[in-house]
Amino acid sequence: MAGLVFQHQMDYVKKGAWSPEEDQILIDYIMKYNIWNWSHMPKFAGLSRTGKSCRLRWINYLRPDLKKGPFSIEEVEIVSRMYQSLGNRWSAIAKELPGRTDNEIKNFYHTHLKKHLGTKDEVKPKSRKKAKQLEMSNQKKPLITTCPNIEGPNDQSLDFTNSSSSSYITFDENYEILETSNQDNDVTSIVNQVHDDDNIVILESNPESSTSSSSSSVDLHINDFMDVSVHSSNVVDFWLDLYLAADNLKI
DNA sequence: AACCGTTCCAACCGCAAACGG
DNA sequence: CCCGTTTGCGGTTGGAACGGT
Repeated sequence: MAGLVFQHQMDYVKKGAWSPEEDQILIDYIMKYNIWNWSHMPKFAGLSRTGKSCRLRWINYLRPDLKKGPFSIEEVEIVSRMYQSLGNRWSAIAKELPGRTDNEIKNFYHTHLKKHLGTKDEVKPKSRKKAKQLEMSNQKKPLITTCPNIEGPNDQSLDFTNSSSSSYITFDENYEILETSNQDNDVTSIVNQVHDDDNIVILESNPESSTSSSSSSVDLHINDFMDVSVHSSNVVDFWLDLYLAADNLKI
C-alpha cells in the first residue's frame, strides 16, 4: 500500500511500490539528463519521491545492465564462496557478479543460502580501505567448478565418459537430473569419489536438447557418521546439498 | 471457497562513509 | 579541519504470491 508523507504544507513524498508510470518517468529523465544529483533530481523529473527512493529503484530495478532471472550455478557458487570469506559484505560480493545488485544477493542469501551456510560472524573492518585489502586477501579456489551452456556427454569435444578422473551430471530445463557419468544416475557414487584435489564439474544441459526428465532424490550414506540428503527440486538446493556433501567429505 | 502459514522480494529505515565548500 | 549534504550500505519489514488444509 502506497502512503503519503507530508513534508511541508504543499509537497508530499510518495512511498511504497513504484507504478509503471513512475518507472518510465525516472528512466526517461536519467536517459536524457543522466544522474547528476539524486536528492534534487526527483523534483526536476516530476516525481514525488525522495532521491533515496529514486536511487534505489534505479540501482536495483531499472538500470539497463541488470541481469534478470534466477541465479546460475556459477553465480550461486560465487556468492557462497564469497560469503564464506567476506561475510555479509553484500556490495563487495555484488562486484563479482555483474548485473546483480547487493540487495538481490542479500535477498538470495536470506531465502536460499542461509539454511545451508548459516550466519557468519560479521566482518566489520574499520575503513573501506581495510575492507578492500581484506577482500583481496580472501580469494579462494572453488571446490566445484561449473560449465554453463555446455551440451553434455553427447558433445564430442567434451567426452567425459572416457575420462577416469572426471564426473559429470546433466540436468534438464527443470534442473532434474538427466544423466551422470556413471551411466546409472548414481549421484552417491560420484560424490563418494571426491578427493582432496578434485573438482566436481556440474554441466548445465541445453534445454533444447533435453528429451526426458526424471525425478531424483537420494540419501547419501557417506560413512558411519554422516548421511546427506541430496535432492534436485531446484538447482540452488541441489547444488548446495552437493557442495556441502562434497565439502564434508574433505574433512 | 475460505482460511492460514510460509516464502520471497521490493522498498523502507537508520547509520556510516564520502564529498565538497 | 569542520560541518552540512549526498551517497552507499546492510538490516528489516510489508505485503503479494503461493501452497496446504
